[in-house]
This record gives sequence, C-alpha cells and structure tokens, in this order.
Amino acid sequence: MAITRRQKEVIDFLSSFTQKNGYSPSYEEIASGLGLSSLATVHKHVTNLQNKGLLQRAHNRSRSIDVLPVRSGKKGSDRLPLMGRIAAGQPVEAIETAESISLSDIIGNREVFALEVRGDSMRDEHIVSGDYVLVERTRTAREGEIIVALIDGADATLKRFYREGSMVRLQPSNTEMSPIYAPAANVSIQGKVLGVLRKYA
Amino acid sequence: MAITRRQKEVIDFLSSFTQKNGYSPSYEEIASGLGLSSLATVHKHVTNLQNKGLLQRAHNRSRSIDVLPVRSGKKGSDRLPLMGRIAAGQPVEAIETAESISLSDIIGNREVFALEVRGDSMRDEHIVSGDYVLVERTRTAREGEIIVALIDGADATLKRFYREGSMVRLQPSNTEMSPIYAPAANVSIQGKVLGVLRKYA
DNA sequence: TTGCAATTCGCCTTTTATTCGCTACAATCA
DNA sequence: TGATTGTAGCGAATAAAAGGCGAATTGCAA
Repeated sequence: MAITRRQKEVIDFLSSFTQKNGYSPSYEEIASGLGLSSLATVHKHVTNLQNKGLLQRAHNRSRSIDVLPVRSGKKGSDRLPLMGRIAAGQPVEAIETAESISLSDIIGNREVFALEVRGDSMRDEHIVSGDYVLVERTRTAREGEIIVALIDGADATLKRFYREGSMVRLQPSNTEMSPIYAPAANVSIQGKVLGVLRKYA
Repeated sequence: MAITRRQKEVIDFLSSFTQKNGYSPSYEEIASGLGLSSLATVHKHVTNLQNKGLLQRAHNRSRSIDVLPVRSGKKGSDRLPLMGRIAAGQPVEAIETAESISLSDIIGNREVFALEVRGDSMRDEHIVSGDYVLVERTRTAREGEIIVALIDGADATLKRFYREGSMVRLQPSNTEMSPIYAPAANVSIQGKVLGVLRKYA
C-alpha cells in the first residue's frame, strides 16, 4: 500500500508532536502545523492514514490519535537477512540465512538522529552528497572520530576530530580541502557519526 | 494511549507531588495545584485517568492515588528523525524535526537482502569493503544499474550493468579495474542495489 | 459518631471532531 | 482519448467530548 509524500509529512508531524508533548495534537494544531486552513482536510488525511493502518484513532475522542509503531512490511520488520559476503563465488540464493542486519545494530540504545549530507568534505571517507549520516547525540568525542561540529555557533560541519593543546583540528577527508583550526571553546560537538545510509533513486 | 493536554498536566502534577512528598495529594490539594475550584472536576479527571489505566486508586480512601509507570517502550523504533542538512550553516539543534528516515524508506515492500561488501571494485562509487549493500532480489536490470551478478555460476560480483548486443558488460567503478565482458547467457542477475549501509566501529 | 475527604448530580462553556458540498490535479484504465 | 478514481484542498454547519462549576451526599477512620 503506497504512501504519498504528503501523508508521510502528516505521519512525521504526528509522531514528532506526540513525542515532544506527551499527548497527540488536536486537528486544529495539526492544521497549523502543516499549513492547512481547513479541518476537513486534516480529517481526511487522518482517515486515510487510519484506513492504511498507519495510525489508530477513537471516534469523536479528542486527541486520540496513536501513531502505530513501525509499519512492518509483509515479512518481518526493518531487519534484513544478511546473505553473506559478495564475491564469495556462490549464487546468492544458495546461501543460508544465518545473520541479519538492521538500523538497530547501529543505533543500539543511543539517541540517534539522521542528517542529510551536502558537500564533499568527507569524500575520501566515502561519505558523499545525498548520503544520510546517523549521528549519536553526544557532547564529546575521541581522537579521530567523525563528528558533527558547530563552529562559533554558526556553521555545522562534518569532520574528523583531533585535539591539539587548547585548539581543535577539524580534518576534512578530502585532499583538496584544508583542516580547520579553532579554539576548543569555539567548537561545539553535536554528535558523532555511527553510520551511513545511502539510498539510490 | 490517548491522552489530552489537560490530562497530561494532571498526571504530571500527581507524579511530581508524590515524588516530592512521598504521599499522594488530596483532591483539595490537586484542585489548588491545578487552579481548579471544584473538587468535582478533580474527581472527574482522576476517574478518567483511572479508566485509561494511567493510575490506580482505592475507593473513598484519602490520598490513595498511585501513578502507574508509563510503559514507554520507545526503543526499538528503527525510524530516525531527520534533523536537516549538514553544512547548511545552521545549528543542528535549532532545526525542527519534520521528517524521518528508516530502512523501510529504502526497502518499500520489495524482497530485500543485505550483502557485506569485500573488495574495492566499486570504490569510485563510494561503496567500500565492510559496507552492506541492500539488494532487491530481481532477475532483470536496466542499463547502468548497480547489480549483484553471478558469472558462469561461480563468481558473485558487484558491478554496473550494461547490455551490448548479445554480450553483457559488467563495469567496476574503479579506474584501476577493467570491465568484464561475458555472454548474456552466462550472467545471472541476483538482484539490484537499492542502498548502502555502513557501520563504524 | 462525627469530621473530613471522596463521590455523585445536574448544568454550563469551551474545545474538538465530524460531516457536507465544492474545486482541482494526477494517475490509471478502458 | 475520455472516464474514473484517489489525493489534496477549502469553508461552514453540526455534534459530541472534555473541562468546568456549586451543592448535596456518602463513606472511611479516628
């Protein structure tokens, strides 16, 4: 069952609102959150999404919308069977499914968010424009880790982190680019990169 | 669970009062804590919340309210908030959570498996040893798609796919490597790559 | 048994959800 | 091609919860 771009926006708004406030939004709040002026439109969206099984709702009850946990496709969830290593000389279908992999293997219990990458500063690291980096929200980092840093409270960038006395060196992984040196006090670490996700069109 | 804004305020008051004093508040204390003037209103709130299973209470007993632990179960959701684009010149924490991303966005309802990549044949494509490619199981491919192919029933490789008459060209993305030419009949397509997942230690 | 807290009742206002009729667009199908 | 279906949107009218009140009543517990 297909989901439209707009419907995904609705779902995302619902879950982020509920996450933040501890209760679900009223239709009016949904409307203003999505830039709609008619409650009828909101109602239609919610009804459609309910019919698609993506959320639950009690009839005529205020703020009764529940976004259902991950809509798992036909089989299983977001967990993929790991079929083995490539170039192993065997037909892929012949390999027994022994392991599996999913985002949970990267996330663990940490607080993680995603960022879409723009620019080439980590190209030699094979992180390129359009990729999503999976970032654990943390304030500290160890030598050489890839981090998301905020410099002078203004520019967010993706770099490798090195400490040099009271200064910090933020090293791009691109031979054509120069490292950034800044006082440690001016660099605010937003998180460190746990993984990368890329989606081909 | 469906909960309204006011109900959450009530719950929050109850748990913080109980936390602070070691005993639950009387209805009068609840009323003054929430700015209410009628105990009937308090009673209605408490009754509603009890019906929703959020707290317990003994009938007609003073200060007998117990706030039940919230079954959160928030972990396990493989869906990550997408906070924005990096290098956009804005503090990451300032960006509103509007979208999200998860493996489902790549998988859809296709049949997908993962393969761990060995070797450098797609290095220029920024797919490197240790990455996991997410592969849709399919028998056909279009010009230029990245596929998993089995050559002569023996070697599974990751290459870009091009048709050239009755032959097939499998093109590595590595300037140091040469393409493989093979009769179409000897090449068995195992699937095509939808995405890449990388996990840092 | 008596006092204080909890419960119940009817009634009111505000908030929220639902429904109706209408336009427009895009994709699909015969 | 034209017809049909599904998504997306508007505003207005209606109905139902949710939230609130004061007063009367009940029921533990000292």
